[in-house]
Amino acid sequence: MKSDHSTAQPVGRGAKVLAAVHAATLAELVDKGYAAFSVENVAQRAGVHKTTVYRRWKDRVSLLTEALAEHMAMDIPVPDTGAIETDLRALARSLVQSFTSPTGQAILAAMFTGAAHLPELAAARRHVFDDRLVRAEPVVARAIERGELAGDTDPAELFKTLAAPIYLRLLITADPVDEATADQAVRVTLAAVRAGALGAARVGEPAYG
Amino acid sequence: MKSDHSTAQPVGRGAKVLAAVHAATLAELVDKGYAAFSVENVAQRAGVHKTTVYRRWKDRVSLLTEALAEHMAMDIPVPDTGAIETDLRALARSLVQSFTSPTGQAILAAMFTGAAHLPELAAARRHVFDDRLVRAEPVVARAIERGELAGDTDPAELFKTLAAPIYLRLLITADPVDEATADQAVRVTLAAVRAGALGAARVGEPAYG
Amino acid sequence: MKSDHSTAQPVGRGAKVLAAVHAATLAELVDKGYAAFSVENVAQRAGVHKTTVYRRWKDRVSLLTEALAEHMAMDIPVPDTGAIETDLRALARSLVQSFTSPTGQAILAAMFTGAAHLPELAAARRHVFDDRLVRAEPVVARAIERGELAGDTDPAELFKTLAAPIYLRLLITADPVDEATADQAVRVTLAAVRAGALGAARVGEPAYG
Amino acid sequence: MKSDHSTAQPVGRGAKVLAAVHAATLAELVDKGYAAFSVENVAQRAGVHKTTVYRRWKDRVSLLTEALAEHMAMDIPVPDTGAIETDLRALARSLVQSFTSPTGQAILAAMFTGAAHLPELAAARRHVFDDRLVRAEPVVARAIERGELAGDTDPAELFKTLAAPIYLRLLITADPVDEATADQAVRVTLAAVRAGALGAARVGEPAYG
DNA sequence: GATTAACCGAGACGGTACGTCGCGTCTTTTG
DNA sequence: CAAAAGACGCGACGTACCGTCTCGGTTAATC
Repeated sequence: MKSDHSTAQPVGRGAKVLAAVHAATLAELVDKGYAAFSVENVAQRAGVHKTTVYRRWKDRVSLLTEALAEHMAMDIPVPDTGAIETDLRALARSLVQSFTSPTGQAILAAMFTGAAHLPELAAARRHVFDDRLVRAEPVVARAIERGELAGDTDPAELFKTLAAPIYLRLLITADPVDEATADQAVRVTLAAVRAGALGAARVGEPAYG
Repeated sequence: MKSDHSTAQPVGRGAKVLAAVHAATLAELVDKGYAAFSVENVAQRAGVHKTTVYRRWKDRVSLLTEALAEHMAMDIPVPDTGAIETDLRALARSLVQSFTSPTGQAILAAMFTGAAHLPELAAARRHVFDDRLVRAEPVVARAIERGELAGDTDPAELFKTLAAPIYLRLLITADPVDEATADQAVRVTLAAVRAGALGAARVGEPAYG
Repeated sequence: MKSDHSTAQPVGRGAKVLAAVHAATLAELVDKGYAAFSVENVAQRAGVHKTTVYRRWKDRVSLLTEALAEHMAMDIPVPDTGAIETDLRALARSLVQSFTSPTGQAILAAMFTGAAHLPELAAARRHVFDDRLVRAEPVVARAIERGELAGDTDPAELFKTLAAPIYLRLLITADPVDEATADQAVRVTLAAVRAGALGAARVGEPAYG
Repeated sequence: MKSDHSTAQPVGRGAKVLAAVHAATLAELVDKGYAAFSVENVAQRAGVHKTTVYRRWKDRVSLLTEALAEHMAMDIPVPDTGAIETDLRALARSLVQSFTSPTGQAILAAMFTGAAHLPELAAARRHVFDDRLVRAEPVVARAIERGELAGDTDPAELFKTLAAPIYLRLLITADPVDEATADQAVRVTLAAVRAGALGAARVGEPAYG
């Protein structure tokens, strides 16, 4: 058998190039913003020639999405504090944190800027969100086991309720987003789940207060 | 026939041009999407020359934001059904409706696409949201008068809680957004407000379940 | 009626641009040679932007051929000295002259370099030659009238016989090409025509000494 | 097994590579023309990697010229029919033939295309011509011996006179080139030589018809 | 009712970035 | 040690759209 180096790491200095370009992509995004994002700038910052970038990424879009996706695929710890409230607080604050750093801001902006219509970026957005959602599921499961939440609580619905106000502020109202925002989201979510508004059965039914 | 342009402030045939270009801008956005949005295309669709567009709008951004803002400034009725739940339902459903039409979709996309960093567009986004928020205030006021809600209920917070899950689905999860989504948002919001989570005093404090 | 300025001269500074680019094209050709011929260099030398060149010429080939053709379309005087020999000598020497200047050399090189397969250039080559051929016809006609040449002398054949050895030296043997070359060509041509080898009737027949 | 490469100068399997690449070079030239001539294409056609080609030829130009030169160095028979006219006819027809085959056409084109300024190619061109010229000399010598031509006939001048009209048609007028063309060239050449226009002494003097 | 000023149509232009192609170099792996 | 494999720097290509700039020609309000 020949070898599988063609699929694994791009043989030679390829790996180095790849990393440099990814880093440069994010750096450019943070420094100059999406508007001034050009392949040539990225290439230059990465100490690499333009055509080399185009050899690996067919598009500026590909370059962008790949770098963003790769950056977002960082480890988010699944909290396990023993109580649903503190667990949710940890989740919400972690979400807040990931978008309040300058880098986070830039990423967020790029994620939506020049992007709504780009299927790849939309997919990346969804993927990142789903990733977080999956990590939230065990938190809900444990809370149910502990008897803190009703057995029919829908974890996805719960997490969306938790995340929604944070994204709203980030993307639309441009209110400051900090720990207080996270805590308020927790308060609302807990109220809703305790009122049975996040039970799997109820979701989709008309609301009878 | 040249007829009655007697009411138009913009001197000559200006008004006609302005309207045609605005319409063409939105139409292009809906038909081709933001990606293929170019001044020349808009001009051509409006039956007007490119330079004429540049004479009135300094930028493609200006063109875009102005058209979007103008389009969003439509009348949203303030519901008054006599009960907070049905009022909120009306508000939520109206919000859903305004983004589910093809035009609404395009507008929404354009609002975020190529835009996160553009101050003008960001302002437009905020403005549109604030507009809806303002319309929601009397609804809350009436509910307080009726004794349905606590006197310290924060109308802004309430409306954000109502709107957040809808925007989340529109912008991030790409879940289908329909009346059920609106109703679920109402359920959560009511649960939160009844639990006192939307009281002006509490917001910003730590959450004690 | 509107006006026909759209087809005539390129309205504004167009004419100036055109001339500048033509000149720059030839200058680049002469200075740097065909190998280093690039649209960008031409544009820069013409004090014009690259895209402006591409607006008027679809191709570097078009640019090249047009400039060459335009340059070759210069006036070549039709000699009328009263005797066929001196007329032919004038023709031959004029041919020699047009390719011995540095510019002429560059033109000639460009005409063949990167060109054999380009239909436009091939056509240009033929055209230039035909142009000279046409100018030679009256010379032959007058010689026939004077009784110097036989009535059936084929002017085209005669001119080709005259020009052939010059081109051979220019393009293949790279022998020096000067007035002596021209004179020798005349000598051969006269010998041939006097021997009846350039009679329209004979051409195409087998040669019987 | 490395086997018997004892006769080959190019160390290992080099000879095989060399032949394959030469063949591929010409084939590419004939099939696709000079325009589409790229080192990679040639390499691929030769079943060899690009770098292998660059190991042996420093340049695409080297590759080209070498292949062309090698191909042109084929044996052209020296005619000896016993009469100058038929000998010249043989020479001329052989010249015509070598450029009327598809391969000949491609070679000719490549010889001039992208080449006029390349010293190597120019040298190759001259060499090929000189080669033919040398072969023509004995023909003239024998004719002088037989008393058919004057003793001072310049063989080089004679051959150039013979070849010139053929090249003219091939390279410039694009007239069809066939046996009639060859025969006409013979007729002119004979007329010239018999009129003493190709005598070594006269060449360079003014022509006194 | 002619004049005049504002506006529009037409289109070339300088400029930035795009994505592509081919050249010739280099490094790493394989036989 | 040569060949296979393929990434890379490099330079030019030709394209698209941006926003600017005359230049005429119309249109409308004004004297």
